[in-house]
Amino acid sequence: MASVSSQPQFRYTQPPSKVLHLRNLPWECTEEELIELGKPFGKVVNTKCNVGANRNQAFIEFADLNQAINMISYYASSSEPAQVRGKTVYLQYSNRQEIVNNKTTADVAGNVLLVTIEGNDARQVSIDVLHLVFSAFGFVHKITTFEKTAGFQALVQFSDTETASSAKNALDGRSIPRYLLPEHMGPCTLRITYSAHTDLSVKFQSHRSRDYTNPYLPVAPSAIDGSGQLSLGLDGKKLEPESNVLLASIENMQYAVTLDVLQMVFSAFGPVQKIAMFDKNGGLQALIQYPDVQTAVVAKEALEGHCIYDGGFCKLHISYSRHTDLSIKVNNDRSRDYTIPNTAMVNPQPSILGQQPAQMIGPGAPNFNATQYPPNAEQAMMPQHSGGWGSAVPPVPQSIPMQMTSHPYMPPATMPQMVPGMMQMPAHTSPMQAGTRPPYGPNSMQ
DNA sequence: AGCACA
Repeated sequence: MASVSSQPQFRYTQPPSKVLHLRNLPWECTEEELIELGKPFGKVVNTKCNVGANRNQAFIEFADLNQAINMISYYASSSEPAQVRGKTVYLQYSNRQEIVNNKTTADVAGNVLLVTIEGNDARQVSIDVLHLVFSAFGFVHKITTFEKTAGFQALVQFSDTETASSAKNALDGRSIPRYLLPEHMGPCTLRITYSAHTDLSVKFQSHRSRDYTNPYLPVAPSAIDGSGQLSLGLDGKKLEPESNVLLASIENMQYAVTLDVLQMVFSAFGPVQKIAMFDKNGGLQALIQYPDVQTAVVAKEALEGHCIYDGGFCKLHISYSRHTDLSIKVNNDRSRDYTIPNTAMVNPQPSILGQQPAQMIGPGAPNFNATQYPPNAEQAMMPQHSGGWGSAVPPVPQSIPMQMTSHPYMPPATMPQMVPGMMQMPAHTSPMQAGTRPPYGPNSMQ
């Protein structure tokens, strides 16, 4: 009795419908082409293209059944088959009576992309990484991120539909390059559709939303840390004044970070005058004082986002302090004034490394007291450049996350220099793009 | 070349 539903769908004779099913369409047949095809026979009230696994099928819905019959009848007896772009198109009545209006915003191209980040660690993808990835295709105006039932999502606004389309075509279904993500993170795949938005409303610069067209937008209170420091980077537009004193906060502090470790790490860029460590919001922070702003700038640029220990442990986040001269009242295991050697004797040998450049101490350095440190402390970050390298490195916008956590330190030659290149100069204008473009680069889309 | 899952 239920034989109707079990019949093959391609019966020789289909019951008439004002919806026609089309197949063998050319690639990416447009709605306009379908309307052109059906227009001589009646009023096309709806279409749906890119149907089926091969996206080469479509539906045309006429206002009236007779119009659909007109079209089928005409081509049934015509010597010329129905064609789109010279390709023969096969028509029949659809087995449905109307097109379900599936024409959501996802089908309409626009300048704003809706990006869903898939993966167990999707939430850890920073807005800076997203900015970096999408900047390869053109200037990114704004980004907002949010969590919905669909997961972690972002809206990415480009200036025009063409740029957004090239980004969508290149990135949809692809994963964020591994080198942009901390090692411990699993793959993060991007699913991209068009958004109905044309201009996002970004009220604050924050870790959730950015307006790259307006550096003077107020910074959200949430983006200012407990010390009143701006922890937010704004794509090269510095909102926090540079200072000779750095505020370092240490994230994922699996291992103890001692005063000596900090002194060692920060001394690589110049003499460290004073260090003060303190607990803040359940984490460890430290103020590190250099004699001059330039040294601090270099140290900050080099160390921001890096981990002291391999495996993503003790990740440094560095901002400029408003202090210019720390007041160290007592030398102990939490604070020290290295400029007053006579009184810096709470620990007679405050640092094995002393004031020597850190690169003098390599892996397996004989004097390295490994017992105080995790087993892989030999691999502790050893910046190999002292203060001078700042001029040799292109200025890096603050928002660039150097999430090279799998490598406590990588010399510049092995660093993905494309990262700053992409940031500052979108790939289509960047002289640095040769050989440094990501595999999904926009070149093949133009 | 044979019916849409948002």
